[in-house]
Amino acid sequence: MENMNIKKLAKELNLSVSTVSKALHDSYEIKAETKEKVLALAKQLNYQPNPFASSLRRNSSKTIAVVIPEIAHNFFSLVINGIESIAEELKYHVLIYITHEIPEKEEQVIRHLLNGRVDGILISSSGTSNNNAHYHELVQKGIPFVFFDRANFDVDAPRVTTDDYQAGFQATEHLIKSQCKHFAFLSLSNQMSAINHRKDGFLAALKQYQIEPSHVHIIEAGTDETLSFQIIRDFLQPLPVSLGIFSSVEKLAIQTYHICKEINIKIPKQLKIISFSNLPTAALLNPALSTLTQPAFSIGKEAALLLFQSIKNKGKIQPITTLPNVVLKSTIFIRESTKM
Amino acid sequence: MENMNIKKLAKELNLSVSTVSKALHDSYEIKAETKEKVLALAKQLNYQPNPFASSLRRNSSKTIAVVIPEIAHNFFSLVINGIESIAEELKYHVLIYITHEIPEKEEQVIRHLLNGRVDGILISSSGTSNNNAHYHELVQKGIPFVFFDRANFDVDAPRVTTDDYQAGFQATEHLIKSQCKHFAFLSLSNQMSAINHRKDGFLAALKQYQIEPSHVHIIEAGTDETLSFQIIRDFLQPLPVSLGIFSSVEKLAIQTYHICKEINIKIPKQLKIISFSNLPTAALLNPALSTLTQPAFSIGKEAALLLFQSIKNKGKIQPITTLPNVVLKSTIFIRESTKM
DNA sequence: GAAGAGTACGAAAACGATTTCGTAATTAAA
DNA sequence: TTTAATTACGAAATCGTTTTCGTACTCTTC
Repeated sequence: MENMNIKKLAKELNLSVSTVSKALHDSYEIKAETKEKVLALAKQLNYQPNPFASSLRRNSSKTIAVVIPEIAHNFFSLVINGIESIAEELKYHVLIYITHEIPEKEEQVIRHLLNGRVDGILISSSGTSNNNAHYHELVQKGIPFVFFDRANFDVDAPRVTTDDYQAGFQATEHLIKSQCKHFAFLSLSNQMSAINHRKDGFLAALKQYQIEPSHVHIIEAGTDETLSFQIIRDFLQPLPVSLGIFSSVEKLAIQTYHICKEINIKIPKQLKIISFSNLPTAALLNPALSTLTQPAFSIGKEAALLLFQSIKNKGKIQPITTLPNVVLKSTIFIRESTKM
Repeated sequence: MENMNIKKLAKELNLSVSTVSKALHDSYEIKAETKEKVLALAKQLNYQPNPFASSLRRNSSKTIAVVIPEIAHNFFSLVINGIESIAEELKYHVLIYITHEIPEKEEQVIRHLLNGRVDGILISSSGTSNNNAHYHELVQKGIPFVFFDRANFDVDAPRVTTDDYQAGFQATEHLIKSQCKHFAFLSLSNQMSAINHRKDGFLAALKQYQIEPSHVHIIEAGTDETLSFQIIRDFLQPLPVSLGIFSSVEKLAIQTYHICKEINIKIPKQLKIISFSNLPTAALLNPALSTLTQPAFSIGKEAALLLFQSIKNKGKIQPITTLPNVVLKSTIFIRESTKM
């Protein structure tokens, strides 16, 4: 009596396997009385259908994958929370894959998922813009997927992003109005959509306020921790006068704080900084960090909702409609780190 | 030609399905030449075995589950990173389930996983000590699982924890030597193993230094955010003189910081605080937070290693040995928040 | 040159569900 | 009363693998 299965259950009930299966799925073919008996014994014997047999036959896994660059990051953890809240409700399972910002790793994961292990995928891209073959293979295979935050705009897939351009513009305008004279944009790489939109907003604001181009600095710090520390440190020595930093990601802002502490640069006196961030401690930092905060939980929720929608519509003829493209608003929090 | 499968592959090769399967698994029964042909065509046609058919037949899923109370938490994200590093290496997949600190939710997840969806489970318990029936069902079903951080000590399963008692003792001793007169322990609940061990260390230190019992406060703040804010706020008004707080989890320390800011309590002058925490910004807070930091990544790694070991040994006769019980050391960082 | 061992493959069962199809028995319609 | 429809179930195919077993064929060995 190791494991319960539908065959033993049927035997116990003196019914055929097919009848039991139909009863468990509440089929109209089975009369109420029989259904009750089946349900009762199934519960009593603690019967749970084998998920693999079921997936094999039905060709659906009740599982989605989340592919993210990293997880030890407030933004992504919050997004996962949002995703999970929806998946849990729909009784879907959530597989996590971490690419560590390595495009090849992402390709490998995506290619693996072509085997049908999941019904859909949520992706925050680590890919470079010149490589999207793996996304197209997903399209070809008909596996639904949705981009969130970092999208690939050359691929026809739903997207959930934030108003990165506007937020970038707003943050930069704030720095300008705080009397900064030099402006730096801290970036991970120039291959990530969200970050590039932030940069575009940054540059647009500087242009509008006619900031001299020689006062504008784009720092690509990269994803390697040690290296990015060095790059930022080098940039800050010697320190440009009245420097205003707009950090496109939380991690680089934190590094900047560490460096300022180390080489004794006073924030906000000598250097002002504002950053995209979901840090719950932003207001408690020394000094409190001005942030642009994305609605991370909602991003996860919206992306999951879009994904489940396209899973449900799979195979059906789609009305020719524009691709879902949800854009959520970030919130700006002005704190001490950009005080005049 | 929708989907490639082994049958089509076999037909294409003029071989039987079984031969192809054996060739793909590098069986000794198949000669090298045939293997090469098979491998070549499989690669060319981009054949990937259906994971469900495979799991069904082999009765193994190449998947593990991670069951955690919450994810938007530095500690747990880092643990997941550690787990993933091992799983990825062994080509296992990782399912995430979040219980939101609700014991019933945990039971439900665990009971679901009895259906064989995963080969093993890593658990940081949200359960109360008086309810461990679901763990015993796992044992009965023979599904390997490992506890990390928060274990249930009434259940025979491997554990990976930290030296909570010692760390608690050490932290408290530090508060005592920093001239605190009143002492408070911030706890989520009295049902969580790790937290209770920390409390035991706390109490032991106070006893050893003969602190008057009336100067000792145990604050059970609970897991509800709004409620715990209120409980801590109430405790701090009026403020006990020379209060030293030992927070068993990061979240409560952050809340304490927020409250102190709000009602204008000066840290460390009026109140000293040390907390278990994996905050990357601990040193940047105002004031910098003294912490006990757990090796979260290693905890994840070790737990995963233990799990894969017991998955591998499953079914084999075990030598009668003591249960694996890895205890890792936390590191104490003394910073401004406990300065004299 | 007969027996035994080894090599290389194929047929078919098995994993545990779901689903299609067929069919007795009952009920309703003509 | 005959025919048609409905109800309630069962047999068997199916999903795509893996694995057991059987068997030709070649190669040794005495």
